[in-house]
Amino acid sequence: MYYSKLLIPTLRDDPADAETISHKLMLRAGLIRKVASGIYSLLPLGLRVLSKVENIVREEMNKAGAQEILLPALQPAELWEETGRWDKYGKELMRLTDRHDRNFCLGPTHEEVITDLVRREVKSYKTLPINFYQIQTKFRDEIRPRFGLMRGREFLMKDAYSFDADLEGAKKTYQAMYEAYHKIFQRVGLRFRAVEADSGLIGGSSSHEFMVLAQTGEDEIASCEKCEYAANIERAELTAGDLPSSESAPKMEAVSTPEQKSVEAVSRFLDVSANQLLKTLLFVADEKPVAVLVCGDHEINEVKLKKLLGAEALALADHDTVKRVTNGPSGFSGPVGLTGLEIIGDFSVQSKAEYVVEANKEDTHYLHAVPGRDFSVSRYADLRNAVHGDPCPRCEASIKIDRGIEVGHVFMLGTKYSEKMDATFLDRNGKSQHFVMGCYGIGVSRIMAAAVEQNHDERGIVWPQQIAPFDVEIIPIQEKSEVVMIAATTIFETLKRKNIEVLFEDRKERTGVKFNDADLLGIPIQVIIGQRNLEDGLAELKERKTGEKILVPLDDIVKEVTKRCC
RNA sequence: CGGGGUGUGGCGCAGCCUGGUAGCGCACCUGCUUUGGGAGCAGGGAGUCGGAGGUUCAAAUCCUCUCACCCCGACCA
Repeated sequence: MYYSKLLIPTLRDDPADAETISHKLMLRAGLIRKVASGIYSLLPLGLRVLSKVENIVREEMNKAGAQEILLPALQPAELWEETGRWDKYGKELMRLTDRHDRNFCLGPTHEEVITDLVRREVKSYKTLPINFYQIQTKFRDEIRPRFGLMRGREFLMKDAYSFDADLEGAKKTYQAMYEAYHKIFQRVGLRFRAVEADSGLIGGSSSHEFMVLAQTGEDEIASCEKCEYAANIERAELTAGDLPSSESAPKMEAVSTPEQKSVEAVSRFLDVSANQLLKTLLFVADEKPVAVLVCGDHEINEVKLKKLLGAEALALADHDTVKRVTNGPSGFSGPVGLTGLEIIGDFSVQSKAEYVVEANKEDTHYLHAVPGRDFSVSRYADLRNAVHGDPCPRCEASIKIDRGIEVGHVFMLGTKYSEKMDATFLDRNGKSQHFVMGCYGIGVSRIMAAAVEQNHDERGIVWPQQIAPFDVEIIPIQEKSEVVMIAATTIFETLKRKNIEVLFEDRKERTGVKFNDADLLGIPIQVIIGQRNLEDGLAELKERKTGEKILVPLDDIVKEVTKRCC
């Protein structure tokens, strides 16, 4: 392809409305342009990358025995009502009505549609297992779209749905998908990690997330420093700590802590560690208030809490509720004297004898508050996020925390959807059974962003070879020199004939501009043809990733490039 | 939705506090020179300052409302 014929609008400055590296670089390299918040157009170069990712995904899914289909993005409300998700999915579902006032949504995921298809068309165990996938645009009205393609409201996703006759079969399918995902992310060229995960809104019993390791990731991953254990921080199990020695603490006493609002401020003011403070958070779970206690240096994990309570809805209590329940202003809640609601403590709270707690009064704390003596705790449970140094749930070592970008997620759904939608087949005894399902997602467009996030330097993008928009960029330097252009064109044509994807930088720009744009675009190999080297029969080959430049005899340049591309 | 912030030629920004009719760099067009890491000179095109309303002789600038976008939190591929 000729550079001058492609729309590659590179930007010299960082765009004002981009913060993340991948977002900035994708805009600057002319891969994408914003249309509205979380909605982007893909320009020629961006689409080339996306297609490459798509094809890798497609090839591996096919190899794993899944069949490609295409389901509609526009879906009738009735199907969603069958599973109850028309109500449950909430505002994230893009809803619309047709001219007859019938309700529709733009699909954020396709369990309903595929289950409907399968229950109509698959009747016998003989057709099982069966696994369908599609690569399609999804719509989610995200609360806060951000970071360019990382979290859009419209994005490209590969979603697969498997149907098995029994749990055993479903587990095998799950395993096959798990392995296919490893291959996919390896081929795409990302450093990633599969971690245990919570299954969220989609539901189901077990699930793994595939995380691309990157500083800007929105997720936190807890992984063991010694063994193979790795889990989303939301999921990482923590066990009960040691019980404290039952030495008698001094009597509880109130102290004045004027203007000390944050945990840090109070711990500084009273000169106690944050760990010594007890945070009391009030939640409302399905209309019922609950108090939760965690140490000052820990964070509550709402997913765990929700699960423990078996609650459908869980939110922090609003100011009025706090006042009603604690008889004190919000922001000053403590466990002492709390009645009429359950008080649950995190396991770690158990391991210390006494705490500094809020007193349900402005500017006041209690010292030496002892659980069980000065306030009651109905039960202890695992309620917080793991932190660096927590014990690994599998071995003796401790946990470290990394950030990651979720690019894939596999779920064992079981019969959750097939039961609700009454999707059944006849087993070999002629008995009706519910399909055992699994579902498997990959954020195709997100992979693109994650790849940039993980592969860049101060000069621009450094594409992994497998998903680069082109394999090679040819940069002739004196475009007015006939010998230069002949040599460059010859190499260009020869490489094309070898099915290598080449971008020919034929713009009438200064050398510096060409070099800078080439580094920004991040095509893995640059072949630089200049008069000076040409006189010695040489061309220059630059590897974008390392910056290494070598001089190669003209006759060998095609061979050298081919070697590096394959 | 709560908190913080920004909207001025295509892009990045200044001007706003202390109202007086829009400026800088880059990009763009023409010509000449230049050409191994974002060129120089000369000439030129392009904005009514997110939108609406108000105050005023006069509004990018002050006031009110509104919209869009970005960042932090809850959601997720």
